[in-house]
Amino acid sequence: MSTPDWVLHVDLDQFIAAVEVARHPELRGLPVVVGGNGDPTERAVVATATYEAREFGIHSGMPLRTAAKRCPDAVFLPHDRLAYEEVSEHVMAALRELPVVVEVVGWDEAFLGAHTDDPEALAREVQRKVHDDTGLSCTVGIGDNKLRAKIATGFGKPAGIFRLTRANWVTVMATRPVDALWGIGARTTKKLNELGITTVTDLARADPQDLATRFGPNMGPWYRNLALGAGDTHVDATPYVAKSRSREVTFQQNLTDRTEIAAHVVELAHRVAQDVAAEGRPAARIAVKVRFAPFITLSRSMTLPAPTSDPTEIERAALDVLDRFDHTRPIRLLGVRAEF
DNA sequence: TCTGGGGTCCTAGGACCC
DNA sequence: TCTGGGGTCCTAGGACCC
Repeated sequence: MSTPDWVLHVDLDQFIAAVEVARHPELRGLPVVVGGNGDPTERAVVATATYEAREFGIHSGMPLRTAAKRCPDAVFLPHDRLAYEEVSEHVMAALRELPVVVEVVGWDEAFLGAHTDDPEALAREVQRKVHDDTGLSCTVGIGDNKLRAKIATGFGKPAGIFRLTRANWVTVMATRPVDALWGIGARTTKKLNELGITTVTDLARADPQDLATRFGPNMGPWYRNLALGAGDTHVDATPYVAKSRSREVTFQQNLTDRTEIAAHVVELAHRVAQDVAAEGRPAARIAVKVRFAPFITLSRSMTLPAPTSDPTEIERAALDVLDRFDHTRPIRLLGVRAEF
């Protein structure tokens, strides 16, 4: 659409856990943790926890073993990707029935571009539509661009509506830490803090040239723009086209046997080749990722002589790239990626 | 707290060519 | 023999997001 009057950001509340509770109603109100194979003794992390589980300090990304220590009585469920994809499709279809442009951002998130005088009324309509069609609850952020709409959602959680625009940006954001900005994570926060920049206001007042020197010609000035609340207003319904497809696996016990390692790479390469075939366009580049013990992650890659979808050629390339690593430590993760 | 899996984009150095 | 500057591709790694 042409530039919309408003950008809405829709985020399903505790999406994965909500899907699980919907199909296991007896779990409603209990601390539920979804991740890995549902076995809290395995090497895996929390994908989503219900609000009841979060009361115990459990959050996404936490090792399941840690979650089990914090709340031994929590219900642990396996991660069921296909089920979530199916529900996600249902939610996005519901959103597309509204008078908005829908840009899907992930399983549980979308930006909506809208022309309206009353964005709050539209947000309530979004929540009602999603709930009626899927039984799920969502939060809606209202903004004058994507950045503000996305950040607004965080203030509306759970199940609320929050508006963040140029009019209240400074009031709401000025004294917050820099990692309140979408795009600034733990690493960049630490580096900014070392420069004496801790709040959004500090970052807004920083010299773009200094930031460019420290963070690069694009990223430096971009961080400052985030602090000013600047962002993209274009909402695009064009279907997502992947730039790469990858498969990776973390082993419950580290691998040392070269034959076994090669066999896993072959298996991953074949799964990637299937994904490539499903895309209907050939891979141009193959990369292998190796995580050595204790947690040293390296990658190597090669451009193929010519783009291909042939599983044999993809396997050959992956094995060639695997040979370029120094195999001096046990391996805890292997991955294969194809780039288009 | 012994740290998943699937993605995207940016940076920077070297190769190579004109 | 010594030397420019620009452009593009390849590769590895870092950071971030869901």
